[in-house]
Amino acid sequence: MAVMDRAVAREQALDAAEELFYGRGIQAVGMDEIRAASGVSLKRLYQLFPAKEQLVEAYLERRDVRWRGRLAEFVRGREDPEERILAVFDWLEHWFAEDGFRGCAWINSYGELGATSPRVVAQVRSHKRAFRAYLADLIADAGLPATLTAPLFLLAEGAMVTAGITATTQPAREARRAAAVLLQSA
Amino acid sequence: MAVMDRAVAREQALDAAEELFYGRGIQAVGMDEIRAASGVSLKRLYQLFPAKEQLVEAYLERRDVRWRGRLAEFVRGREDPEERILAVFDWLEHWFAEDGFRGCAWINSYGELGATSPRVVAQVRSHKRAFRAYLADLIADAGLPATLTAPLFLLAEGAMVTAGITATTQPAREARRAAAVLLQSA
DNA sequence: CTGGGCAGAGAACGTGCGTTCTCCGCTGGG
DNA sequence: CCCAGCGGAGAACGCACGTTCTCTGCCCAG
Repeated sequence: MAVMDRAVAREQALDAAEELFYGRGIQAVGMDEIRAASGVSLKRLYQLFPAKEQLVEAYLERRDVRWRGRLAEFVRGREDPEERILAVFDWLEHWFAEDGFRGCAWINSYGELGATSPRVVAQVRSHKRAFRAYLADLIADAGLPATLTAPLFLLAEGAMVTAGITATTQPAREARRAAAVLLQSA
Repeated sequence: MAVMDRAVAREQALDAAEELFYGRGIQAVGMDEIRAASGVSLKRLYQLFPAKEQLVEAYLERRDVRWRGRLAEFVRGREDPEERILAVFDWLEHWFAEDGFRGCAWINSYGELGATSPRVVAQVRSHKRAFRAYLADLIADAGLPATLTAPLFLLAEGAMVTAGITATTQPAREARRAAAVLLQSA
């Protein structure tokens, strides 16, 4: 681990943080464990992130970009604008089926730190706002009324939470079916 | 605090635990704080609950009974079976508007301890299963198809999560409207 | 009145962890 | 070849907290 570029160390730290924080919870993972998993020394870790809370913030921020990127990429594969909306739920199903899926990272973080960390709350709100805005765009692109945004968003959120708690993929299909009904009746 | 009946001490401990755990998170509250808030000595606390995890379990269990009781009581006030289903969402709105509302206690607990405490996970699953079953009963009583259960449940879960994160009551109304549309098209 | 045991207060213990510090080796410029 | 400084390893520090222990006083059976 000789000369390690600052940016590289940052990525490695965030890789380890993401895997551990998401998989086991934030408070359950110590900084030393992140050092061990990432190969980035404690000194360096604290140079990059002056406190654990900021590592958490960076973890959520980077995961947000990637998560929405993966979703958008999947959705782009569909042609029909209405199909694209439903594709969001198809993607949820893929996500729920992934190894190590343990619910929505932001909802979980909110449950864990919502009462004590304003920085975490800000990340969670910003992520959910972005996801909702993305849904709104898909709906607008399909020429559908904006009033569809809220129900589809709530269905997606409900599916994430329920998939996490029950450890099943079913909620994605249930939400998709309900979304299709709502699209019909619009 | 002279002679304190075991059952009374238990209730006082659970009262304090509920207020503190729900309001600030479970890991953020120490046993000593529960002692201070409840007036139940540490010794007694550990007689009643051999470990913190079991106090948490009891907190979730008692809250489940009360939460579903309050919901059912509210819903019983409506005559029409379909109105009763929508009343669930009206009740959610009341709940979201309460002082100190901070999202769904079970979703939050899952986010905080889902990865480390099987007892907590069991409580969360059992609560969500009971809530879903209650919805299913309302739907059956209205002579509506059982396939409505899943979407209404997901809407309610999405509303709880979103109301918690955004600290607004709006999601209850949005979910209600969507539920009404789904009832129409059934 | 007396003594034994229960209960509370709070100290004590052990551990885990966020954060900082110390020490040492390596590297690269003179 | 020499030395200044950066970086890593990991010890150290301080604190918080779950859990247990000790001490003291009170209540009540005899």
